[in-house]
Amino acid sequence: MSEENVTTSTTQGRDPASLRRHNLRTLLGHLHLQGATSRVRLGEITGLTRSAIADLVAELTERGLATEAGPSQPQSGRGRPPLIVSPRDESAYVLALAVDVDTVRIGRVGLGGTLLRESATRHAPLPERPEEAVTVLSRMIRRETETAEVSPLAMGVAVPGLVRDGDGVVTRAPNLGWRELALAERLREGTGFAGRVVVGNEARLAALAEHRRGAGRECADLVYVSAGVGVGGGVIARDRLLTGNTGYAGEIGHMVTNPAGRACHCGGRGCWETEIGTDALLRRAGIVAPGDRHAALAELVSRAHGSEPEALETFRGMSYAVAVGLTNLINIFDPCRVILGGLLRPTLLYAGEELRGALEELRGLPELPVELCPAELGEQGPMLGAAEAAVSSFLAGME
Amino acid sequence: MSEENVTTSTTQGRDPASLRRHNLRTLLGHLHLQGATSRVRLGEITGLTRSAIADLVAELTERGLATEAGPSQPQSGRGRPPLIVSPRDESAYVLALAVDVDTVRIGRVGLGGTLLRESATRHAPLPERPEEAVTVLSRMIRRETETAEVSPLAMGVAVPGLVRDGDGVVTRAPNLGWRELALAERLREGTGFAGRVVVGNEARLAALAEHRRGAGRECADLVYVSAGVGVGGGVIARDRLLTGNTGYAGEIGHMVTNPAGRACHCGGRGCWETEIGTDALLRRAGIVAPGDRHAALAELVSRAHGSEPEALETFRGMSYAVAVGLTNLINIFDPCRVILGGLLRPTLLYAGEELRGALEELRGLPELPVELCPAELGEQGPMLGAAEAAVSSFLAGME
DNA sequence: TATGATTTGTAATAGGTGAAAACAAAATAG
DNA sequence: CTATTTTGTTTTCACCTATTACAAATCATA
Repeated sequence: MSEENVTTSTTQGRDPASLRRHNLRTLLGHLHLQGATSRVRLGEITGLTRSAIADLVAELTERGLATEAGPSQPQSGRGRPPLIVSPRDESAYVLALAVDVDTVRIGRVGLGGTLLRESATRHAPLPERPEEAVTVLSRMIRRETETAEVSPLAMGVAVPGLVRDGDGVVTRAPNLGWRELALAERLREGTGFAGRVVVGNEARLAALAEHRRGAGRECADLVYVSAGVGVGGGVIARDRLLTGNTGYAGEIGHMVTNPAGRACHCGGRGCWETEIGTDALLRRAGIVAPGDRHAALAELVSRAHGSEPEALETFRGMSYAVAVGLTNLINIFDPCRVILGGLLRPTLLYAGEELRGALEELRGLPELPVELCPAELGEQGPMLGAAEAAVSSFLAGME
Repeated sequence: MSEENVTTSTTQGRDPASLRRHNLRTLLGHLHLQGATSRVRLGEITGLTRSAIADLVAELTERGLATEAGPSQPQSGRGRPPLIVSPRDESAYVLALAVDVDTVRIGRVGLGGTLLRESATRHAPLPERPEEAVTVLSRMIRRETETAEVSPLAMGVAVPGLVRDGDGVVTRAPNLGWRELALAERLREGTGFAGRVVVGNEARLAALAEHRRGAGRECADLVYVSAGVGVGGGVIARDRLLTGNTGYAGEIGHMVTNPAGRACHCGGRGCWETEIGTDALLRRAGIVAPGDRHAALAELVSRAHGSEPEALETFRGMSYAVAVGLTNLINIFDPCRVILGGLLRPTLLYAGEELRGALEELRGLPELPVELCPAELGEQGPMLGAAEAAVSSFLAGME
């Protein structure tokens, strides 16, 4: 169908000036995603001539967003060695946060996606009152930016909860006890940061990160699913994160896969989350009321890693329930890849055969080969995704 | 999150020439979707100046794609009356086909979306052999184009089956007996038509049509679901039709909503289709082996329309199963509207209360108000969608 | 009826953007 | 050392839209 946008976004390009902005964005976006590239190669990719590239790259270097390295090291062809354009790291970076109940990750990620440093990870729970939590976060951010010479291009924050798209309001984050918290705005106030602040759901952002830097590279349509206590996910369609009307798209944990199943805390019954979440897994393992879910889980995984039959059987037992939900997602989205994170990573690794078998049994459209891949970024996913979202936001607003 | 595309599509605009093409497309796209618009208004929308608009509109009129009407009829303000730019109908149109087992709709749809004429509707089944069917279709198209003075801008075809995106190959259409049929290519050969030929799944195209011309106007994110013998659908995200990796996205009929349910012809079990399709409804009505499903269904609907308790009860009985699937779709996509077509239209009309009640019970996120709407375009949906896809394709390829 | 205000269309000029072409530079191959 | 290849630079040019000034067409008001 190849159904292109009819009302092509008005802001894209209409006058010569915005044309140039567009080309600058394209160039910098490419550098960010693909890394160092020769000028000529940039020309081939964008369709611009060498002279145009030279001019645009000059502006990028002048602004401190890119550098041109002399002929790098080896040499393949025989002509004049090219100038290599690279995104700048140290001086052009974004600040990324991943907030969770007992951990806050904060890091600087440079253009190009390199994690410059992941500094403070707290292991004390955040204050319960949202205002205090915001104060703590703001302080962490200020401490991080003080040590840097230049301020970040933008900021990204990953949150375990529902985030409204556009204004960065956290509608609800049960684990943190937040409701209707205008996080982006509060952080801007608390830190005095003038650039863009982007807030997003952690699973959606992890999906974005896997797409750009992890198991989903070179794959325009993918589904990312991560199971933990809850089940979250994100969908990339045509290289873009699906947000839905209000930014809540991707709440796949509450997809009903078994109407005869258990009651879910959301009020529903038989949500996927109740079938494949941490509790479901521990139940299968015979652990009904664990003292420390996290530890019990870690032990289960390590036992499976040691090939203990019982542990393996636990994961195998869950594969069918996982496959039911995946079948739905595959039928709905037709992705070229499904990336499994959290609990589903060990499930894929230790019960991959059963999982694939169940999928084949359930799926009605075997013509579509879908790859199942384990997530690559692990616990860093949400933070790296926040960084990616921040970079995108910066690019979109680039003058 | 507002995560914009990082590598902005290269083809968008890089040099002055493509900039102009882009502006022409924007203008014509607006005219197509919004209808007649004054020059000044066009300027406000696109951000272009009056002189630029004048120049661009002149090119559009010269090419026969738009007309400028003198001051229309009334007059509101007090300044000089504006020139109104309108998309041309008669001379700028696309050809749209909707192929089905026993009916082929063919029509001309002008720019602006007006159905100029819906000429031939056959009621004899298409030949079983694909090649013969293609021949029949080609003949119908030629007959339609012969009578016209100018040839269409593009062609669109809706098909009840899986269509691969990009090349217009029908991967499989069980009802028609087609497999791996390069329909777009065959029709181009069979008719000698030089423009673009777009082929798409009927439900996806109906979704597109509802989005642009029906119950989904002004709604950037919507889900369209249509139940018949099978259950099809389409999703619009950010004003664009979701296609997935190969164009199969939207196969929501085979979403498993009841793992303990009936076997589906697709090989799975408990697919939504087996729960809410025609057969399921007739089963509920106590009609197990109908002689004519179509007639039995029509009667059921008309009895419900006449408020016969039994018929109403039949639709009410189905509402829960419908709600289960809708809940999933809503959680996954966060649409602002869900449009119900086919069987689901009467279900909404005659059992709306039960349906909404079940949704409220099942959904875990009552914060999100989602509208349920009946489809507006009815049986014409697929054909009108094919026309819209054809127009989009033409615009995308406009020189 | 005449005049000014308001809105819209038109024409001429200007500024900015990337393309094209010619040339210079830096490497390799022989 | 020369020819070839590849890349960077410079200049010229074509194109697109903005800007500006002005003309046309209507309404409001005196």
